[in-house]
Amino acid sequence: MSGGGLPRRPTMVDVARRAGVSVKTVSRVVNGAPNVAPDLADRVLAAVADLGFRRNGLASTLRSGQATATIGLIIEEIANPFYATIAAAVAEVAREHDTVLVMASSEEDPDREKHLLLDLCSRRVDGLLVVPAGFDHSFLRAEVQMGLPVVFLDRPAGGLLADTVLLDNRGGARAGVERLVERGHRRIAVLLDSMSVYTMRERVAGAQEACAAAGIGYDDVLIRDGVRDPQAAARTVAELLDRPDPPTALFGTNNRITVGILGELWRRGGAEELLGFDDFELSHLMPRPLTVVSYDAHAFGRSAAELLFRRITGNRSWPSTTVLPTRVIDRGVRT
Amino acid sequence: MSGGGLPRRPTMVDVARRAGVSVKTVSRVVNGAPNVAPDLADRVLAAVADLGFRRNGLASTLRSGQATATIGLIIEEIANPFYATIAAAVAEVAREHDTVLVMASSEEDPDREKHLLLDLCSRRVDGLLVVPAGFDHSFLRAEVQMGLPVVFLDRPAGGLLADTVLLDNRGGARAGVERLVERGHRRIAVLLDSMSVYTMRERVAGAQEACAAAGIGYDDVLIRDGVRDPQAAARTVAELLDRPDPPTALFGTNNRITVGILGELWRRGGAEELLGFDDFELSHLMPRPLTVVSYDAHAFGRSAAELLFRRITGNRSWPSTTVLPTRVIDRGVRT
DNA sequence: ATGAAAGCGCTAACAC
DNA sequence: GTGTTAGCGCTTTCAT
Repeated sequence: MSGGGLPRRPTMVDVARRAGVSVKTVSRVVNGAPNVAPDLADRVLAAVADLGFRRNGLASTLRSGQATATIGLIIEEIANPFYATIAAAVAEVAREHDTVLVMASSEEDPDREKHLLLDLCSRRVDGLLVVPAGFDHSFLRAEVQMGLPVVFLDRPAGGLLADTVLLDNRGGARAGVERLVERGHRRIAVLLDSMSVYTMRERVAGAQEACAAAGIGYDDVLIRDGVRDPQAAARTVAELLDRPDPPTALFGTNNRITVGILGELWRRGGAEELLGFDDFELSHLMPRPLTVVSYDAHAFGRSAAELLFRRITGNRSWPSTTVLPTRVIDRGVRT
Repeated sequence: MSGGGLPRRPTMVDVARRAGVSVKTVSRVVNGAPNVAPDLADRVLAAVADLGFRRNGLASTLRSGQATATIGLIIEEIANPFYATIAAAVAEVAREHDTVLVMASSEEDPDREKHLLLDLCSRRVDGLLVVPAGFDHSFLRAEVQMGLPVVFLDRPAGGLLADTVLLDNRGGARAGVERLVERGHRRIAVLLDSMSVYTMRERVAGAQEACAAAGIGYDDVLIRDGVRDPQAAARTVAELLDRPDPPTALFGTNNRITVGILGELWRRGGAEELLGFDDFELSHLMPRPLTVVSYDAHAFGRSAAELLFRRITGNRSWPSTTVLPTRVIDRGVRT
C-alpha cells in the first residue's frame, strides 16, 4: 500500500509545539480566555489554521465536568407530523439554550426505548425528553437520583415519579363525540391504534363518557382496536359500513387513522360523519365535513422542553404534571 | 443549606473498590469481554447495580479512539414533511448501523449552518449529512481531509468536492409544465421561494425549458420570487389573479407554496390549474385537480445515509453525484 | 501573563 | 484469569 493513511488529527500539543507556546496557552486562546498576549495569540491562531486543529469537545467535557450541551428526545415515529412538530418545537428550545438534540424513534418498542435511553445516559446527555413506549421506566431511577432531568411527554411514565406534560385526551374526545351526539348520531364507531397506549385509552374513555351521558348503549362492534395505520383504518371502515347495522359517524383517534378513514369514505362516496383527534394541515380542504379535536402541538413540545431546561438549570421543585387543553373545530353538517 | 448535593456519579474505581477487584476487571465485565471468572463477574454486576453505575461513554471513546457512533444531520426545517421524511429515513439507516442521530435545522441561515457543522466536528461525529443552506463549505475541507465523511443532500456543496445526492429538479419541473402546456395553457405563473436556493433555480429553469420548447414567450410578471410561506403564496395568487391578464395555470415549486396556492384558489373558487413540486399525503383528496411532481422522499434520504455509512466504513472511491428521478402524477383536467 | 504537572474516566499494553 | 501502569486530549491547580 502506498500509505493512504489519513493525517492524524492534531491535538493541542501539536498546536503548542508549532506555535512555540505551552498547551495551556493554546487552551486559553482556543477558548477565548482573557490575559493572553496578542502576539502569542496570533501565533496560536496561525498554528490552529495551518494544522486544521479543532478542539476535541469530548476530552474537554470529560476533564472540565461541564455539561455536554446535548439533550435526548425519544419519540415514536419521526415522519408523523405530530412528532415532527414536537421535534421542531423541542429543537427550537434547545437552540435557545445552545444545546443540540439527539433524536431517536422507539417505534413503539419498549425494549428499543430502554436501550436508547440507557445509551443516551452513557453519552451523558444533560436531559431526556421521552414519549414513552414502555410501561416501566424504573430503570431510569438511579440516573434521575443522580440528577438527570427527565420529562415525559404525551404519555405518563411507568414506575417513576417524573415531570409529565400531557394533552387533555379524555376531555377533547368527550367534547368531540358530544358534537356527534348533538347532531343525532347514535351509532358512533371508534377506531383506535391499541388499548395498550395511554392516549388511546383516554380518548376511548372520553368517547364513552359522551355516549353514556346521552344514554347511548355500549356496542362492542363499534369499538375497533388494532388499527395501526391508514390502510388498516380503510379496511376497518369498509368492514363496518358493509355491516347490516353500520355506524353513521366515525371517530378516528389519531391522525393516521383519520387519514385512512377519510380515504376510504371518499373512495366509496360514503356520507358518514367523521371526527378526528389531531388536526392536520389542509383538513379544511377535505372533500367532506370533518370535525377535529385540535391543540397547539408546537406549544406542547415547547412546554415540555422548557420544563426540561428549567430542571437542567437547577430547578428542584416537586415533579409536575401539566395537562394542555384541546378544542373542537367543528366542520360537521348542521342538522 | 441542608446538603441538597446530588450523589456523585460512581466510576469504575468505585465499582472496583466495592466489588474488591481491579478496574480492569470491571471494565471487562461492563464491556462483556471474555475470560472473567463467573464469581468475580457476579460481584462486579452486583456492585454496578448497587451503585447505579453507568459507563461514561465519552471517556471510553476518548481513550479507545473508537468512533462515537453518532452522525449529524443538518436540514432546513424539521416540521416540513419533506425534511421530516428525510430525517426518518436517515434515522432508520442510522439505527441499522447502531448509530444515533444528532439533528439540527439551519433555518436557511448560512452562519448558523457553519456554526452547527463545526460544533458537530468538535463532538467528533462519525459523519455529516447536510442539506446546505450556505454557498461556501470550504471551511469543512480540513475535516474532510482528516477523514470526516460528508454527504450533501438535495443541494450541492459550495467550494468543496463531496458526495452529493440530488433530485432531478429540472427534469421534473419540465415534465410537469409540459403537461400544462399540452392542455393549452400559455400563461403559467411560477411561484418560488428564492432564486438563491439551488432547487428553486433548477425548477424554474425546467419550467422555462418547457415553455421555450412550446414557443411561449417569457413574461416577467408570471415569475414570482420571494414566496417564503403559504401565506405569501396565497397573497401572490390573489395579486396575480386580480391582474387584467391573469395566468390560467400556476406552478408551486415546493410543498409549502403549493399548499398556500391551494388554499387561496379554494377560498376564491378559482378554476385555474395547479401544478406542484413535492407530493403530499391526501393530495388526491384535494377539492380540485392537482398535478404533482413526485419522488420517493424516503428512498432519497436512505440513499444519502447509505452512502454516508459506506464512507464511514471505509469506502474511499471518488466523490459521487447521484440524481434521483421524479415522476409526474397527473390529476389535471383532460381537454 | 505563562507554564508544568496532575488528573477527568476509561481502555490498551503489558505484566503476573 | 487478573492486576498494574500509562495515557487518550483536554482543563484544572498552582507555580512563576
